[in-house]
Amino acid sequence: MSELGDGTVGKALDVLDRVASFGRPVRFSELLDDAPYPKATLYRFVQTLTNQRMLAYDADTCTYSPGVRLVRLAHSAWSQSSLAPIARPELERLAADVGETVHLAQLDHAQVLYVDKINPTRPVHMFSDAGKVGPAYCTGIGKTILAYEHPDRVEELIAQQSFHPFTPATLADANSLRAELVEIRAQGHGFDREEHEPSIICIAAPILSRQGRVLGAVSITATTQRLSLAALEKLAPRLHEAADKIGAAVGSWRFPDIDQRPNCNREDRQ
Amino acid sequence: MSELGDGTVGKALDVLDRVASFGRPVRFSELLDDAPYPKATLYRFVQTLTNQRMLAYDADTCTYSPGVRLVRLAHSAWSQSSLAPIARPELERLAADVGETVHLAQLDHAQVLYVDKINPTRPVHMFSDAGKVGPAYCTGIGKTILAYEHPDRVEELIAQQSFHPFTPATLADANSLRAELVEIRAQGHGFDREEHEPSIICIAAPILSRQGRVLGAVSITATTQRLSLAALEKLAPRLHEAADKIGAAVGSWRFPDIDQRPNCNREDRQ
DNA sequence: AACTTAGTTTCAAATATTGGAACAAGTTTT
DNA sequence: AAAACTTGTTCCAATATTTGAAACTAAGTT
Repeated sequence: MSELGDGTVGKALDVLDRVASFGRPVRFSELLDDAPYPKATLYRFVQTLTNQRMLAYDADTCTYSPGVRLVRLAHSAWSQSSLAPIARPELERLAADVGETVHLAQLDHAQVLYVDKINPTRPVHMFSDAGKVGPAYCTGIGKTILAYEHPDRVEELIAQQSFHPFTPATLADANSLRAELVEIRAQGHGFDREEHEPSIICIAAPILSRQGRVLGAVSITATTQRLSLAALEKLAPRLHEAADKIGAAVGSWRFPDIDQRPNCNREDRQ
Repeated sequence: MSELGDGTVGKALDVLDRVASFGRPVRFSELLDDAPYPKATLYRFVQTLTNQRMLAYDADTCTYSPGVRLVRLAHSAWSQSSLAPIARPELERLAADVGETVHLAQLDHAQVLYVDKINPTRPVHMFSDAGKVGPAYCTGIGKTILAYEHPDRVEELIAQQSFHPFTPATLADANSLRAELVEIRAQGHGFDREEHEPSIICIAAPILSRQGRVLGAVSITATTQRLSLAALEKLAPRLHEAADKIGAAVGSWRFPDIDQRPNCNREDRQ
């Protein structure tokens, strides 16, 4: 899951990921079954993480779950992010204009990470929506981001897709995906044709930085009962306007009072 | 900030906290100024955390900020929490009934951590609201939680308060706070009398588990322009009803399919 | 051209991590 | 009622990792 080889810290964070990905409070022994660590080692990690409030221990059920400290840290992460907070006003305008649900997502570790969602009718469910991850190969946002990723990275990312067939429309293999990415580049936006969930469709446009790097994507989601793909496509100009504005805003925006003295030698960092 | 003495992992998480608490992207050298680590050591931590996507590095500005992986982990933490997701439906009913903003918070490290917020009029701003922290000694929620904390812990927690005078009404010292806690216990709920921000007032009630442990608190917030403290007090019965229902729901609710075989020897864990 | 500042790498010494094995405490089986 | 499990916790010597002073690189400044 997480890049190992970062010493103790990397391993501890791997354990944290494992607990989180259980999706429910987990017992020590369950963790021990899948984790590649000896008992005593895993035990110490879990203790340390619990001490640090990165995990919470429930004495009644003898289970661990991700701790509240993460919620606090995520607040910082979200509000300091160079995409989500800047995009928000534009997303609100877009959602109000088109009257449909709007998502903002970026790529995280070959998966789509939803960082914001505006639903013009229902109130938003905070953490239950933002922070969600989804597959890249069968969502409009995911495919669109892939289409604009640097060619060198795309193959790496494709190799990490599972191609699980969620619906009959799900792309089945790397080649179908590659073909679709070409098409998305040609028309400038991607669709989800009920590839992840039946009756859920969407149109997504990339958010590009000034240098042409893809930062994420915005999408308009609808159900087949409400709208057709053709109807979604009619919203494309408005969607692109929003995506482009966000790209421009991100490019021109810098946190105030930062020493603007680029001095970093070695910019060949990942 | 974070309990040290948890070896390398503890130190790395301390560095993460430091980056997060800057509230803006931060340069390596700024970090070096306040952190108690030698250059090379700090450098390696920052590298490791960046590799692990717990930090994000912006090559243009040479700055670090908390990484997206945290947003993902926080989503797990929130939805697996034993309080926030269970409380949500009741909070929605409460907010609809009273027509004012409702908060849910718990204690984290002697501070108040807001884990949910419902605003019946305006749409909620996801991560910009949840995950926020505030002082315990000058918020309605904070004081109310303190009032119901275990006596042994209260003094510890009081010792960690800063007593910064945000407004003329802010409690000035530990003794005023102790007196107020007695009063809160007597009447069953606490108030914020513009102690944190001018013209912001609130009433808060504790959420108690079956065993009588305080899990967090719910509050109804208003401005002095809209409501008086007396008007807020009239909402107390409805507020208590909500808090009690949440307490009961938390107590009776268990994640499905967990081995219900309490076996943990040594329950003297923290 | 010398000086300063910011960031990066090196390497031997110091220290923390590792994990097999033993232990404790409760649960089920014989 | 003893034996055998299961789950969780502790010990400790071998080992691998972290540590941090100092040297180095590269860019900006005087």
